[in-house]
Amino acid sequence: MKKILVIDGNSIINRAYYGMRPLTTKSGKTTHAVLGMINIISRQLSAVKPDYAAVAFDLKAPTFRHQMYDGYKAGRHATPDDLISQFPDAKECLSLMGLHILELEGYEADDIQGTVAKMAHTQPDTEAYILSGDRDLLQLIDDKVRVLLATNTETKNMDGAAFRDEYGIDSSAFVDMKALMGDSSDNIPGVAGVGKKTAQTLIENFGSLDGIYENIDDKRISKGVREKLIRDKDNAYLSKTLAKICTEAPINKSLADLERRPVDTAGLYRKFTELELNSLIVKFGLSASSVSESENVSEGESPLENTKDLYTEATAENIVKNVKSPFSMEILNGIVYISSENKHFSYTGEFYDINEIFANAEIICYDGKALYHSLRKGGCNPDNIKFTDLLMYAYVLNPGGGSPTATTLVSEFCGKTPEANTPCESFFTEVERAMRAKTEEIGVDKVLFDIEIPLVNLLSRIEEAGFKIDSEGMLEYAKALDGLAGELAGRIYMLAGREFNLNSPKQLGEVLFEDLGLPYKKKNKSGYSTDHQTLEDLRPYAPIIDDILEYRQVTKLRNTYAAVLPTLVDSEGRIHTDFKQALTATGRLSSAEPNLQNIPIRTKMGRQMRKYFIAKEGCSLIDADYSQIELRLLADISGDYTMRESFISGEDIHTKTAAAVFGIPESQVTGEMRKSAKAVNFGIVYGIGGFSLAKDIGTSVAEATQYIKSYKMNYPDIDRYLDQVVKDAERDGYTTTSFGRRRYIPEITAQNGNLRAFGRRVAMNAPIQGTAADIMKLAMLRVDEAIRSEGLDARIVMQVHDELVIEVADEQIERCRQLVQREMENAAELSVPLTVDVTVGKNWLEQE
DNA sequence: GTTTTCACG
DNA sequence: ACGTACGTGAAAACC
Repeated sequence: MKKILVIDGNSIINRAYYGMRPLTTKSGKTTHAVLGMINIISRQLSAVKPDYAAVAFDLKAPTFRHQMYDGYKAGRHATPDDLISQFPDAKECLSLMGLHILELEGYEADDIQGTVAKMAHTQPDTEAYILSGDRDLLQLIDDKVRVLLATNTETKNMDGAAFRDEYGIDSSAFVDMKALMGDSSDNIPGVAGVGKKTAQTLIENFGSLDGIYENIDDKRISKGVREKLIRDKDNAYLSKTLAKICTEAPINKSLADLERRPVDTAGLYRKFTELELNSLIVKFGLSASSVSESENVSEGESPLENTKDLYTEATAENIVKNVKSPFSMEILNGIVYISSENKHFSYTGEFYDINEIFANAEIICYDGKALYHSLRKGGCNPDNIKFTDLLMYAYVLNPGGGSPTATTLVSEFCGKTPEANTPCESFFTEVERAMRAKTEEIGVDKVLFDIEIPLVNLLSRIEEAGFKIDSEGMLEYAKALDGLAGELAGRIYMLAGREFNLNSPKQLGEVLFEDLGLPYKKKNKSGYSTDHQTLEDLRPYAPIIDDILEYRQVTKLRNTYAAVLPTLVDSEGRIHTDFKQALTATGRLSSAEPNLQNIPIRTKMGRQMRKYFIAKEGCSLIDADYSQIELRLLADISGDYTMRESFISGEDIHTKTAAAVFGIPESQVTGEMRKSAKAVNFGIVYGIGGFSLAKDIGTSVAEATQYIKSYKMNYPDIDRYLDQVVKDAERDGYTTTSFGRRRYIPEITAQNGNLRAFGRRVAMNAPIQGTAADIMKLAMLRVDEAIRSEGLDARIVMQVHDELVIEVADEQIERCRQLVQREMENAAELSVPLTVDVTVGKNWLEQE
C-alpha cells in the first residue's frame, strides 16, 4: 500500500505558534512556530511513513471562498508579524526535509489538500492521510482518505468509522450538516434557528440537504423547523457551496511529482543552526559532519572536534594524580569520563580505586542520583561531595520541559553539538556557568540550590534504603484475591450466558450493551465505555454489575500490587522505588518501577495491601502527613480572612465551608453537606466548573454552579486571588510558587478556547500544588538532617506528596516522632498553622 | 505504540 | 457551540 501524506501547513504552523511558549534566537527572531510545526510533522512522518508528501499553504491573496478559518485567520485577528516572518523558514525546512510545498493563486490550502488527497483514487493500492488541526477537513474522509486531526494533546486518526462514531453521520454528509448549522467563525450563514441537534437529526433521517428538501413535508420535520428550512433554503444551498472544499484545484502536479525526497542533512543542519533550533539537530541526528567538506562551514561555530580523540585512557593511579576538584564527570556505557581543567580521561576500573578524588570533591554532572548510586555501589562514600547536577538546573529552568539529555544541554547552552552517544562532560563547566546565570536571572536559584540539589543525595539514600515488605503475606493475599477473582468470573460468565475476556473493555461492552441490552451512555472511540462511573450507574439494572466492579477491583489489586511487589524484593526483603525528580510540571516527585505513591488506601479491601508494608525487625514505622496542606496554602497565599480564621480556630474546615456555602449554622450541617463542601474545597484549587462539580457530587449543574458562586462570595479573597493568578500568568506566561519555582503555561494565550481554559486551570493549581511540593521537599531535608545530627537509628523510606514514612528503631520512636513533627511543621512559616498528623505502627496499615 | 481503566495525592 | 478539575504510573488489550 502506497501512502500520501498531505499537510495543512497553515493550520499546523498556527497551532504551533499559539500552542507553544515563544522562543527566539539570540538576535531576537521568533522561531517556536517552526520548531513546533516540525515536531508535529516529523512525528506523523515517522508514524505514517508516506511515499508521497506535500505541505499546502494559503497564498495571501483573498479567494472567492472566504472561510474555513480555524479561529485564527481573517475576520478575527491579523496574523502576527512574528508568525508571518516564520513562514519562509518553515517552508525552507520542510523542503529540506524532503516534502513538497504547494501553493496556488486563488486557492486555499484546503483546496490543495482536497485535490491531492483525492489523487489516492486515481491510483490502485494507495491511501491518503491529511494532517490538519481543522475539523473542516473531515469532509474529505472516504474509504481511501483519512484525516490525522491534531488536537491539543494528541493526533486523532479519523477514518470513516471514527467519524461516524463521533458525529453519528457519514463523513459525506458533513458539508450538508454544516450547511444547515452554519458556522459563524467561517461566515457560513446556515439555516437560522437550526443548530447542531436539529441538523444532526435531519441528516440522520434524510441523508443530505437534497433529501431534506425533497421530503420537506415529511411528518418527522416539526412545523417550526419546516418553516425555518423553507425560509432559508437559499442560504442553506449557498452555505453548502461555501463549506465544500474544492477537490479539483489546478495544481498541475501528478502524484509522481510529489514523491518524498531524501532529507538534505547538510542543508537542514545549516538551517537549524541558523535558527538556533538545537533540539531539532539532536532529534534529526544531525551534526557538523553532515555538512560535506567542500561546502565548508564559513562562519559561526567550528565543527566539533571528535570527542573520542579527546580522552586518555587512564589508570586509577593516573586519575588520582591528575584529577583535581572541581571536575566534570559522566558515565557512558560503563566507562567513566572525567574532565578537569583541560585534561580528559576515560576510565574503566573500579570506583573504589579512585576513592580519593571523591573526598570533598566538587563535581559537575548530569543525573547526580544515578551517580550517587554508582559510587556507593562501587564502594565510595559520596556524601561529602559537592554535586552540581545539570539535570536539576534544567528542571528548575523549565519543569514542564521533560528531561533534556546532557548532549541537548550542551548544544543549547554552549552552541556546540557533540555527536550522539559520545561523552560531553568536557563542556559541563561551561554549561553550568550559562545555566547558573539563567537560574539567577529568572529567580529559580533558591529552589535549585536550597531544595533540588540537596535533595538529590537524600533521594538516592531513600531509594537505597528501600521499604521492607512481607512477601509471604502479600503472596498469600494475592492467592486469596486470585480465588475470589475466579469465583466472580464464573458468576459473571453464568449471568452473561457466555464466556469472554473479562479484561477486555471492548468485549465487556459488547456483553453488557448488546447481549444484555443494558442502556449505555458514554461511548469512546473503540466502543462502549465501561469505566467505573458508567458501571456504577448501571448497578440498579443488573446484579452482574456488582460482580464486574468487584472483579475489576480484585484483579487490579492482584495484578498491580500483590502479585508483583514480592518479585521485586532484594535479599533483605526490601523494595526500592525510583523517584523521578525532574518529571512533574508542578515540582512534585513521582515514583516509578515500582510506583509506591499509589498503594491503595481508599477502599477497605485495597487498604489491606498496606499491612504488608512493614518495618524491619526491632523497628516501627512512623507515618507523618500534612493536614490539608493545599487548602491551608490557599488560605495563606490568598490571605482570605474567613478561611484563615477557620484554620486558626482549628475547626473542621469542610464543615465550616458547608455552613458558609449553604448559609446555615454549623450544627445543622449534615454529613452529605460536608461531603459536598469538601468536594468544592478540593475542586476550587483545580479551577473547577459547575459541570464537573455536579458530576462529582451528583447534583444538577445549576445547583453545583450555585455552590461555587456561594463559595466565592464567602471567600472573596480566594476568588480575587484565583483571578489574579490567572491574570499574572496571562501576562508573564508562567506561574511561581512561594519559593520561586516556575511553571510555564503557554496554553494560557492559546487561541483555542479549550486549551486556554486548561491553561487557566493550570495557573490556579500550579502555585498551590507546587508550593506544597516545595514545603514537603524542605521538610524531607530537615527531617533527614535532624535524624543525622541527633544520631537516630531512623531513615525516611517513602514520600507520598504530603506524607512521609520513617522507619525507626523501637526504642527511639518517641524522640523520632517529635523530631519529625517538629521539622515538618516548621518547614515553612504560614499565616495559618501548618499541622502534621503523626501515627506509629508495625506496618503501614495499623497505625495509632 | 496507543487506548482504556484504575490506583494514589 | 463546546467541553468540562490538577498532578502522576501501571497493567492489559488491541492495533
